[in-house]
This record gives sequence, C-alpha cells and structure tokens, in this order.
Amino acid sequence: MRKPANTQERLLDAAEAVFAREGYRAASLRSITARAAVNLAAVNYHFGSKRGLLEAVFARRLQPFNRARLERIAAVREIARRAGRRPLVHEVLAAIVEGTLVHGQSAPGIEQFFAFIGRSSFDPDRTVQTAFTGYMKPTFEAMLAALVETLPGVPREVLYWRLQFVIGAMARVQHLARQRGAATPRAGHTIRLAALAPELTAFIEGGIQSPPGASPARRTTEPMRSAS
Amino acid sequence: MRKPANTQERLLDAAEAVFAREGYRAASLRSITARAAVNLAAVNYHFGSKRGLLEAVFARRLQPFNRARLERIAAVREIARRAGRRPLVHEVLAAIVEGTLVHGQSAPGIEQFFAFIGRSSFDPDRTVQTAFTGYMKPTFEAMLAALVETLPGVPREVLYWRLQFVIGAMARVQHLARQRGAATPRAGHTIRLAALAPELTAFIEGGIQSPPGASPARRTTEPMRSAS
DNA sequence: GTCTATAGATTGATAGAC
DNA sequence: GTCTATCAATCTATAGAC
Repeated sequence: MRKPANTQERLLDAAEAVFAREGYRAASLRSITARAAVNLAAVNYHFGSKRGLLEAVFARRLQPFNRARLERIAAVREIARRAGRRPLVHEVLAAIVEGTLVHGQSAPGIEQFFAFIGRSSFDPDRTVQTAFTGYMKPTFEAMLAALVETLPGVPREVLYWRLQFVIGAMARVQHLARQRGAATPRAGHTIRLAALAPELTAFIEGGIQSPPGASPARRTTEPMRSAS
Repeated sequence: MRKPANTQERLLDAAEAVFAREGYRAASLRSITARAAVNLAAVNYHFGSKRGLLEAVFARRLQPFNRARLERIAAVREIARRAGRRPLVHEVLAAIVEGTLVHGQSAPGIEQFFAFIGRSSFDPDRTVQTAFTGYMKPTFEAMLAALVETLPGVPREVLYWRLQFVIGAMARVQHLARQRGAATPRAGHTIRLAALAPELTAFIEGGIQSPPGASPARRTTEPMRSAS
C-alpha cells in the first residue's frame, strides 16, 4: 500500500484497514497510528477523537461511491425519459448491481473499506450506525424510486423488501469476492467481481419480476409491512 | 429475559447478548459477568477462557439450528425419492428459507444470537471465523447438493453463487426483521419474519431459474469460477 | 463452585515542550 | 504539527481463601 506524505491521509488509510480487521470498537488508536507511522496524538489533533476519525473514514469513501451510484441510476432514467419510455428492468438492475459491485476497483485500500462497510452494516453501535446509514439511506431511496418507476405493477412494499434482498446478496458477494482465497480460492478478486455482477443481475432480474409469495404464513397471520 | 439458576446458562445468555451488541473482540468479560450476575472468575472456571465461552455460545445454538435445517432438506429429498421424482424447486427453496428464517422463534435470546451470527459472518477474526464456519459449512454443502439434484440443468458453479446470493438475502432479512423499530417500525418482529419467508422464497424461485447472465464483462474477461 | 484481590498489559485522551 | 509523558480507566487471566 502507498504511504501518502499527508498525515491525515495516512491515518485514514490505516484506520480503514484496522477498522476492517478488528471492528471499530475493538480497534485501538495505537494500532492505527503505528500502522500509519504517525504519532499517537495525531488522531486527536487532526480528527478530534476516535469517532471523528471514523466519520472521516466513511466520508472519504462513501461520498464518491454513492454519488457515482446515484448518477448511474439517474442516467438510466434520463435516457429512458428522453426516449419517451420507462426504463427497462434490466437497465435499472444493472445500474444498481454494477454501481455497487464494480466501483473503485483500482483505488488502493478499497478492499479494506468494503470489508469495513460489510461489518458496519451489521454493527448496532450507535456511532457506527449513525455515520453509516446517514450516507446509505438516500442511495437506498433512489434505488427504490427507480424500481417503482420501472415496475409500476408491483406494490411498493414488495419492491422495498426485494430491494433489501438484493442489497443482502450484493453485500455477501462483496464480502466473498474480496477476501482472497477464502470461498473462491482460484482466481484474482478483481476479475471475479466483474464477472459476478452480470450473474447477480441475471438472478435478480428473475427474482424481482417473480409473482409475490402466497403461503399459509402470509395469508393467515399478517400482511407484510413496508418501512416507509 | 429469564435468569436460569445454572451459572453456565446465565453466562451463555449474557455472552450472546453482549457479543451481539459489542462484537466478540470488544465485549469484555466484565460486561458479561455483570449482566449474568455472576462472578468475574466464573468465565475461566467454566469455559477456560473468553474463547472457550465464544465456542460454547456457538455450539449451544448452531447445533440444533443446523440439525433442524439438515433434517428439513433431507425430508424434502426423501419424500420425493419415495414418490419416484425429483424434489420440486419450490420444496427445496422453502426448506432452505423457512429452515433459516423461521427457526426457534420462541426461544429466549434467539434474536440476540441471530444478531451475533450476522456480525460473525463478516468478522475476519480467526477465532470467530474458525468457530463459525465449522458449523456452517456442512449446512451450505447440503443446501447446494439439494439444489444440484433439483436443477440438473443448471451448472454447479452457477448454483453455488446463486446459493450465496440467497444466503446474503437471508442474512439481511434476519438482521432487518429482528431489530425492533429500525427499518420496519410498525409491526412485531416475529410475525414479520414469518410473513417475509414466503416473499423471499418467491423472489428466489424466480431468480434461481433465471437464465445465467451474459454481459460484456463476462464474455470478454474471464469465466466465472466456483469454489469447489 | 464462588469469591476477593491483584498482576500486568492496554485503552482513549490530554498537557505541555519543541 | 509533531513529540514525550502521563492520567485514569479498563482489559484478560490467575492465585488463593472460603
């Protein structure tokens, strides 16, 4: 990994690696500053606290990541609008999946960052949740809005949950494909992710247009609820 | 939550709650023993170490959970075998999804345990990974074998990845449905999970039979690889 | 089996010199 | 901006009385 001259960048690089490996709470400022080869007191000088460092780690990566995803979805909708048609299901799903899986592949440290956001999505710690969902919620809303526009025949709450299924599948793919040599030991990780994106898109395309479930559990107990 | 008289049970209950909230590494034996209302030294007396406590937490829940899932899948295959036919796709998928989502709903502390295994699936810590995947791998193999039998026309490596998509979606549903008042604030969690299982099954049924993806990314770079 | 006491190391944060 | 030194709190684990 490169070592930028800038102390703040060095700290951000080291922090996302240690946060990914140990988790935010268990990561120590001493491990981070040692890895960054900067003084312990530099964290408090530059970021105020461990929490400030966490927020800066999220901000640096999630702002461009989510901006790129939003632009990709907006582009699909705009092209369809100009052509006077609805966006195709495949176009919207490919924008979601590729925008999420094939982002910043060449950026140094991006693997560690995705490992960290994987952890963070299951971390109930208030500091982590607040910083994380603040960035993710608008992206989720944009994805859902695009799906609703494209599939007007499917109830919004069905699409809400199906989008959640998609997000879960994408998170697992990110996790498996980026850990070298664990579940898929043979190939390099970058090529694998790019190859998996269309496989996931194909899977979702079948799933999202599937007739809604109707089982005893649903008919006899309670209707499904959406979040919004 | 109930407080069993048994010190070991009290420790296991407290440990899975604190592990879920803080993560294994960041959880302290003091928080755990305080919550269990037992002496700090009891952990080392009964389980040898913090690691021994972790392994006991996994063992207590994952053994019955995975046994139940394996039996459910075996039952579907056996019924089909006696009828001289292949298992239906729907039967296998319902066994996987319901066995995973609608398990031990009434068991006290089960929510905290599922929160913890959600975290654990993204935790690269060696102690956590070793204890966790040791239990999960045979279940994954059984699920994959059932899918291969049911869908002989789909290549094994395609089914491998589609099963991973399914596992990711199930993990996210477990996570969202069990956290009270977060993504789905209105209804009780138990009813929601039972209602979501058929929705997820319907989604997967469409996805798993979808034609495999074929995009520029796949055709021009590298064929997809499977793990086994 | 349960308890107190404590060893020995590590934690986040800060004060103050340079 | 970077450094050393340090505080007060916390950590896992163990020794040894009861």
